[in-house]
Amino acid sequence: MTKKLVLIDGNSIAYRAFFALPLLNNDKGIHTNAVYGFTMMLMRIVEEEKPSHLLVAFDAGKTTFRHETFKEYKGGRQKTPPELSEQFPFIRELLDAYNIKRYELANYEADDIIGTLSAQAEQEGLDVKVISGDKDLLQLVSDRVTVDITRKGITEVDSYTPAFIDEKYGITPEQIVDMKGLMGDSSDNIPGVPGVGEKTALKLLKEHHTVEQLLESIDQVSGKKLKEKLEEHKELAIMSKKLATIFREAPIEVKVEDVSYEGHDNEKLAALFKELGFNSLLDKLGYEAEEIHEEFEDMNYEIITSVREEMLTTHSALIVELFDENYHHADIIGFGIANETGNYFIPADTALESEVFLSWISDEQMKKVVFNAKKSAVSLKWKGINLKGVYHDVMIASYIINPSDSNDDLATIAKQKGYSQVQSDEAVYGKGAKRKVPEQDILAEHVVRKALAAYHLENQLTDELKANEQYKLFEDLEMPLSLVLGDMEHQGVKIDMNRLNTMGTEIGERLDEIEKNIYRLAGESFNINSPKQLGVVLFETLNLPVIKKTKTGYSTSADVLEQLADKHEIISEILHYRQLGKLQSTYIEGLKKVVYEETNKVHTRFTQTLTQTGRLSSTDPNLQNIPIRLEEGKKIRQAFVPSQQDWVIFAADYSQIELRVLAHIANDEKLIEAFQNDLDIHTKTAMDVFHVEQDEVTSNMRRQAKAVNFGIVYGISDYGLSQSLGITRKEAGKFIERYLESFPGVKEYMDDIIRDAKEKGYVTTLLQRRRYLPEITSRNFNLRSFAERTAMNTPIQGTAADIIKKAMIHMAERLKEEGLQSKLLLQVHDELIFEAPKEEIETLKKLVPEVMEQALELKVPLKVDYSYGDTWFDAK
DNA sequence: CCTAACACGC
DNA sequence: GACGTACGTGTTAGGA
Repeated sequence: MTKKLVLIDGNSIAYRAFFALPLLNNDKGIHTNAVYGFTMMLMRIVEEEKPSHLLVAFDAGKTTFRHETFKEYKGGRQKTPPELSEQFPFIRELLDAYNIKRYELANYEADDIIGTLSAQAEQEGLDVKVISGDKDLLQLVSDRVTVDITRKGITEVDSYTPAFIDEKYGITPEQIVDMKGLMGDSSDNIPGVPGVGEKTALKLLKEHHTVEQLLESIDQVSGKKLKEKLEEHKELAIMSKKLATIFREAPIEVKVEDVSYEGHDNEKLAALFKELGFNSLLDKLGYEAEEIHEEFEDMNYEIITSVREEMLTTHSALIVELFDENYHHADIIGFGIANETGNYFIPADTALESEVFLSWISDEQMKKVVFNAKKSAVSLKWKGINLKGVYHDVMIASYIINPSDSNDDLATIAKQKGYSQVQSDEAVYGKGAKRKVPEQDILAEHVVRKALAAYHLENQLTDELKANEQYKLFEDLEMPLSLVLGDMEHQGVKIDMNRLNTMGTEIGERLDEIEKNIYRLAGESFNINSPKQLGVVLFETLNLPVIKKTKTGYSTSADVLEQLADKHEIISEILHYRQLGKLQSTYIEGLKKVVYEETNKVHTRFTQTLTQTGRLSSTDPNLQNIPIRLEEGKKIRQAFVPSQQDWVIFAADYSQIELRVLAHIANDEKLIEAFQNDLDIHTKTAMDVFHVEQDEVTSNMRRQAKAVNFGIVYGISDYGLSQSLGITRKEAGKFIERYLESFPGVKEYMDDIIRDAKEKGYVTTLLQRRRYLPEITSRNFNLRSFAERTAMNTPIQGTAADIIKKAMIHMAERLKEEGLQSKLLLQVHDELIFEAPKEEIETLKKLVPEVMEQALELKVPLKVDYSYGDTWFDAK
C-alpha cells in the first residue's frame, strides 16, 4: 500500500476550531474549544486517512521572509484572542500525546513547511494530504497531493484534487498563485490588482494562463478600464503573486522519514482529556476515566483485630470515620490506614483500646495524610485523644486548588483525579431516614478505599499546589488554621440559659399580642408566617397595591412592606412580628436546640473549605450571624457569656479592612493617604465624590458614600446600589462612575483585574488564593457582568480573609507562648471574639491589636478596635 | 423530602 | 438596552 503523509496547518486549524465552536471551558475555567476542535479533527484524520506519516506545522513568529518583500504582509490582522492563545500549550500537549511531530521554522510560515515537505514526499512516491482552512494551500494540489479545506465546523472539509479545482475554478493548481496575484487576498493583506476580483481573475487566466503572460499581452485584454488598471498595477500583480507563492525549498531540518506516525499514547492522551474535561472523547478512546488508576480495583486490605506496631508507619494516610454529620461528640466507627506496608481497617473499639495505636496517633513525628483534619482532630479530642502529626489534609488541598469544586466528599475529589473506586459517603450510608451504618465488610472497604485514595492523592495535590504557587498558603496558613479552628470549636461558647429562657418568654408574649392585633386589623385569622396567606390578606382582602411579585405569587419581603407602611396600620405590625419571630425561632429556640446540656455550651463548626472567597462559614449554630443591628436583636448577645467566673468576653475587630486592602491592592494614592491619616473613610469618600469640604458633608451624603463603599467591597452592581439607596439604577451608576473618577487608582485596578481575569481565567488574593471565573468570557451579559464584579471583589474580600486567618494563627501562638489562659472563641469575618480572665484584660488590650494589625504588612496601616464586658452584648 | 421565601450577619 | 444582580445559614410553609 502506498504510504500516506498528512500535513496539518496548525495555526489555521486552531483558529478555525476556535471560531467554529462555542467558547467551552473546563472545570478550572480554562478555555478548551480550540483544543477540542483540534482533537476532533485529528481523530477524523487518523480514522479516515490512516496516515503512515503525520506532521503539524506552525507559524513561527510575526515576521517572515515575505515581510522583506512587502512589510504590510498580513497587516491589519486582529491580535490573537487571549482565549485562543492560552490553548496553544494544550494543543502542543495533545500532539505530544498523539506522538505527532510538530514543527515550526523562524522566518517561514506553516505553508512553506508544508509545501517543502509535500514536494519531498511526492518525489519519494508518497500520497500527500494537506489539511488547512486556508485556500492558499490549493497551489500544492497535484496528482499525488490532495488539499482538504475546512468547510463548516471543523470536521467537514472540501477535498481539492486537480479535477475539483478545474471544476470549481476552471484552472490548474499551478494557476492558484496567479489568481491570488490578480485578485489579492484580504486576509493576508495581499493587494492584488485593484478592481480585479475572482471572476475577472479567472477569466483573464483562462486566456493568458499566468500573470507574466498576461502582463506581456495587456493590449489583447478587452475593456479599457481593466487594461488601464493592469498596466498601472503591473508591479503589484507580480509582487502579489510572489507573496502568495508557497516556498517549496525551505531550509527545514525534518525529512519525511522523520515524521512517521505510529499511533497515540493512550495513557498520555487519556490523562490530557481528563485534565481538559473531554469526557465524551475518553469514551471514544475506548477509555474510561476510571481506568486511569486501575491498580486500585483489586485492593487488598486487612481488618485488624489486634493492632501491630509495624503497620503504623511515619507516612500514612489516616481516615477517622464518623457516622454523625456533626463531629462534636460523634461516635467514631472505625479507622482506615493506608501506607507502604498495606491497607487496614481498624474497628473503633480495637483502635481506641490499643496502646500502640493511641501512641501512634498522638505522635507528632508520625506524619499523617488525612481527609478533613479538623473533623478528625475534634472528634478525637472529645475522647481525650490528641491527633498529632497531620501535615496534609486532602480536603483543604483540594479547596485551595479550586474552591468551586465540592470538596466535602473525598469520593468527588478522588474521582476528579482519576480514582473512581471510592464511593461517596452517601452511597454507603444512605441518606435521610434511611441512613445507617452498613455491614462491617462494606464499611471496612469503604473506609480503606478512602485512606488509599488520600494516600495516593497527596503527591498529586502537592504538585498542583506547588505549580500554582499555593503551597505556602496551604502549609503555612490553612493547615495550621484548621488546628486553631478545631480548638475554638472544641472550646465552645457558654450560654446563659436563664437569660435565653427569660427572653424567650418575653418575646413569646409580645408575639401573641402582635398576632392578635394583626388578626384584628386583617379581620381574620391566618398564618402570618406564610407569605402565601399573608399575600392574600394584604393584596386581596385589604386591597393594598401590589409592588412586586415573586414567581409563586405576591412578594411580601421587608422592602415591599416598608413601601406600604403608610397605607395601612397592619404593615408595621407585620414587620415587627417578623422581626420578633425571627429572634424567637432562630436565635432563641434555634440556639437552645444546639446547647449541650452538661456544659451549657454551643459548639459551632466552622467550614473552612466552602466559600469562594476564602471566608469561613459557621453552622450548628451559625455564630456569624447573631443579631447586632437592631437593639432588640442585639440583646441575644447577653446570653453569650464567659465559661468561667470573673472572666469577660473580649472582642476585637478590624476597622474597614476591605477598603484598606483595596487601597493597598489598587495602590490608589488618595485612598492610601486617607487611611494613613486615619480619616473617616465614608466622609472622605463623600468629600471626593460630591466635591465638597469636610464641613459640607451632610449625613445624607455620608450615608450614600457609605453605600457606595459597601458596594465596592461586596461587588454589587448599579442595580444593587440603587436598591440599597432607593434611587434609580441610572443614578446609582452615576455614583459609581463618580467614585471611580475620584479614585483613579481604584478605577485602574478594576480595569486591570478584569483584563487579567479574562486572560488567566482566575483571580488571586495577596496570599495566592484563587478563584476561577470561567464565565468572564461569556457572551451572556449577566453571567459576564457577574464574573466581572466577582473579579473585582474577590481579591479584596479574599485578602481580608487571608489577613484575619493569619492573625488567628499568630494569636493562638502568642496566647500559648505567653502562657495566657484567654481563649479564642469565634471569628466573624473581620472580628475575633475571646474569653479572658479579668487579670489578662490589660495584656489583651495590647496583644490582640498588635497581633491583628501586624498580621500582614500593607501600604496602609491596619486598625483594630476592641472592647470587653461581662457578656458578648457588653463587649461593644 | 425538596424548594421557595424570608431574614440575620459581614 | 435587555438580562437579574455580594456570600453565607437557618427557619417556616407547602406541595411532591
